[in-house]
Amino acid sequence: MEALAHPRQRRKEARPAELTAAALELFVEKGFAGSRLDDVAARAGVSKGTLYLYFDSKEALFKAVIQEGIVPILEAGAGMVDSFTGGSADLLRGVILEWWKRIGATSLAGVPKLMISEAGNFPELAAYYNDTVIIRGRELLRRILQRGIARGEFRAVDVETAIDVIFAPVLMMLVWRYSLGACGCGSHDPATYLRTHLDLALNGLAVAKEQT
Amino acid sequence: MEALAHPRQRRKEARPAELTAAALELFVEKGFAGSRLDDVAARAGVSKGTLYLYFDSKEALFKAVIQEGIVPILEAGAGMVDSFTGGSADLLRGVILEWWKRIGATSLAGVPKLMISEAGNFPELAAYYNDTVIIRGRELLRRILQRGIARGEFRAVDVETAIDVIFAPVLMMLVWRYSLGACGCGSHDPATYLRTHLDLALNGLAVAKEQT
Amino acid sequence: MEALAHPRQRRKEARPAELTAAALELFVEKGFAGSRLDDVAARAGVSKGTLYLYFDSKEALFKAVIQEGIVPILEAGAGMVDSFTGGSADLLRGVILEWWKRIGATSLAGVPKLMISEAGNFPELAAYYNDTVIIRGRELLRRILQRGIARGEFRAVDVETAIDVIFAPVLMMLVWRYSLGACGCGSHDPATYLRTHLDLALNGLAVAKEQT
Amino acid sequence: MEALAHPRQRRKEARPAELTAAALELFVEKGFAGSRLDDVAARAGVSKGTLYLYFDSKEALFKAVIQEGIVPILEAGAGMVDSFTGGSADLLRGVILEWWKRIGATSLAGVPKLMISEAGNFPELAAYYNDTVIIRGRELLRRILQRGIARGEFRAVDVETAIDVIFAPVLMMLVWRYSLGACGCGSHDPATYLRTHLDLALNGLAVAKEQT
DNA sequence: CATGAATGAGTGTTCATTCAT
DNA sequence: AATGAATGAACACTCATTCAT
Repeated sequence: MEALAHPRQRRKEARPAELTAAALELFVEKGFAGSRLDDVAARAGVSKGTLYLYFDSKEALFKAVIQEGIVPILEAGAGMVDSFTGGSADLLRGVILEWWKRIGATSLAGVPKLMISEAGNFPELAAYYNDTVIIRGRELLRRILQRGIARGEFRAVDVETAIDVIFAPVLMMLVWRYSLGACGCGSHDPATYLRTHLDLALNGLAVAKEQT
Repeated sequence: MEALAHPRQRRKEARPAELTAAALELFVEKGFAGSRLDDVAARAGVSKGTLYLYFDSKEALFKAVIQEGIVPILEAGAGMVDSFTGGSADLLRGVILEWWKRIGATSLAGVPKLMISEAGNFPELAAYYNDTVIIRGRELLRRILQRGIARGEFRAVDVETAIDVIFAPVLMMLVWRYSLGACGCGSHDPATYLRTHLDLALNGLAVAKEQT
Repeated sequence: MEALAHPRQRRKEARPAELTAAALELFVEKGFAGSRLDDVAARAGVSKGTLYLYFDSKEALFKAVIQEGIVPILEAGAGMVDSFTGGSADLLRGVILEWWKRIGATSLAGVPKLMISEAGNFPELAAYYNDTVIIRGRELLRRILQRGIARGEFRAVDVETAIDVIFAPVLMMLVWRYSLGACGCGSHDPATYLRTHLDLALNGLAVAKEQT
Repeated sequence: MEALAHPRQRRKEARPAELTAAALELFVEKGFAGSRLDDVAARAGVSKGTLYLYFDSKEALFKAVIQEGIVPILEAGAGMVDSFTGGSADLLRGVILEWWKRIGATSLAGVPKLMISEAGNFPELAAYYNDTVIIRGRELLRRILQRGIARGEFRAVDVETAIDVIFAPVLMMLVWRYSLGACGCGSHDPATYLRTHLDLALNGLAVAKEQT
């Protein structure tokens, strides 16, 4: 309603988001250094000068892209673990598949590869990403693993390490898709890949063997 | 003796390796686009012009870095599989630990992250890397998994997918170390990480449960 | 009025001509290879980067210089031949003197020597010059000679060859002026030179002797 | 004999000439700026360093090329005029055809174009060329024209100007061959071209008309 | 005498950033 | 707010020149 009443006003407020959206696309495609601000502006349908009305520099734009991309990522994980009542294997499977649905299959999918590529050049931003995304994500998995071990469903693996070992293949699939996978190197069907990974991981975690 | 008699000559032959070594360091540190040829040359103790005596372009230098660093290792790896006579679990463990010793624990450790970061901007290089490294690496793992399944040691998993699922945590540990891990985010002790991974993976692959 | 209202705009439109004018001067002075884009830009009162707003490369700038300078003149020349009604000797004299007024006596005078010097290094440009300048220029002279022969004013000379023979002295005067003539070697007063050339050439073409 | 007895010795003395010969070819082909010393050396079958044993710089090499190319040019013209007893038209024709045989049809043919292209960059050399080649060449033609006028065979044209007017087409044919002519622009058969030129010129000079 | 590895100043080109309109 | 013309620092690459062997 109001939107339609004040389209120009709405546009003005939406601008930054439109710009970061365009920038995200390009950064994911070509990396930070490889993306020209001309192209970012063109993709957003504005002039190059306009970018500088909203962001002080290319670096500031990059930070905004990441920070904006993080919010939805964060919202994904929570709640599910506390309220879950079934088996821990199902919980782990559910959380990973949910993460996939909310990140891997959306426009945010390129963020991890982007962050990995640029972390070295933006340490401060990397720290921020670590604090707000990675630590919380690890916490989620930690609780699942600890729950499974406590309930006698999982073997007593080294939890801190297992967190990353188990998440690595999921992450790597995304990273691959936006790097070598984009260049003709074969990459897998996500569903098959996730199924195979969960099969192996849950079998690996399982305390006793009776056909997972 | 001869060396002292022909120091110029000896230098000539050693130069390419000195240059690629310097380039590897810098590429890993700052990425391909972020590395200036002036700096590469300076690090190798020569002038910028000298680089062009040995490499046609910055990209050719990059290619040489990969070629010289990774290819020989893969070739060495293939032989191991052929001659191994023990259990497939030990073979898988052995190959991965060997890979770690020769790449993960050396100055080549930064290459995977480097390739992932730059693949998008250098498709030709990515294709080359795919042909000479990835395809051969997958072949190595494929043979191990098929061997294990054929010998009744491993479950009949989806081999093509399992290859990548199993290698992803190893790869990701390196990627991590050179990206977010370098920025204060906790990363793991490699020995523990590899042990945990192999424990989970081999347990996941194992056909029957009787102490892996 | 409008000019003052949109000085930026006016500049934008005038820029390419300002740049090609500066480039023409410099190319004629120092040759193509010897002219630095920095100097071209400086002479036009802009920065080097500005050149690239209007021309894709140094070579494209060269092409624009030729295109803008010579082509319009040739187009103007064609009309003259069509509408002329007097004797062919007067037509030939008129066309050559007109060519002199519009090229030989202007800043374009250096172009023939420039093209001759650079043709070898820029085959594409040479082909372009051939198509747009030389072929059309020859056509002009061809029509005049054929007209004179058809009307019984000129002897039946080998037209195709005579075209170049007759134009050579005119061209050579310019070439000379911008090469050895510029270094203290005596060169001629253009008026005397052209008069002598036309006297000789028209006398040479004349079919019967009765005071040319 | 001696040559065969001391091939190495002969080589040593012949070196500079071999180098300038190679340089002449390249300079004519690509101009001074466009020729790389690497290529000159390669064409002469020596290393780049060797060039500097004989010539202090690229510029010095160029000067040697021109000066060496001039000696044979100078030798071409002389004597003929003094001893000639026939008609002046035949003398002019003879001298020009002789020049063509000795220069236009030899490896020296590229020198005029080269000198024209580079005169601006080597004024001192241009002056030298003027003094030793051009002035003497003009003197030759001057004497022929004056002879013809004195003997009542040629009209009383402006001799100083006519010299250049008459030689221009001959020169231009060579210049053309090494510039635009090399790039697909049509150029003429020398024999036809010279015949047409001499026909026109001698007819233009002729004092009375009775079918040349 | 001859080599060719090494140099480093120089130049075409790109692109983030600025600012007058 | 928005534009886009202009800037200039930065960098890949070239090549004449040097010099240790």
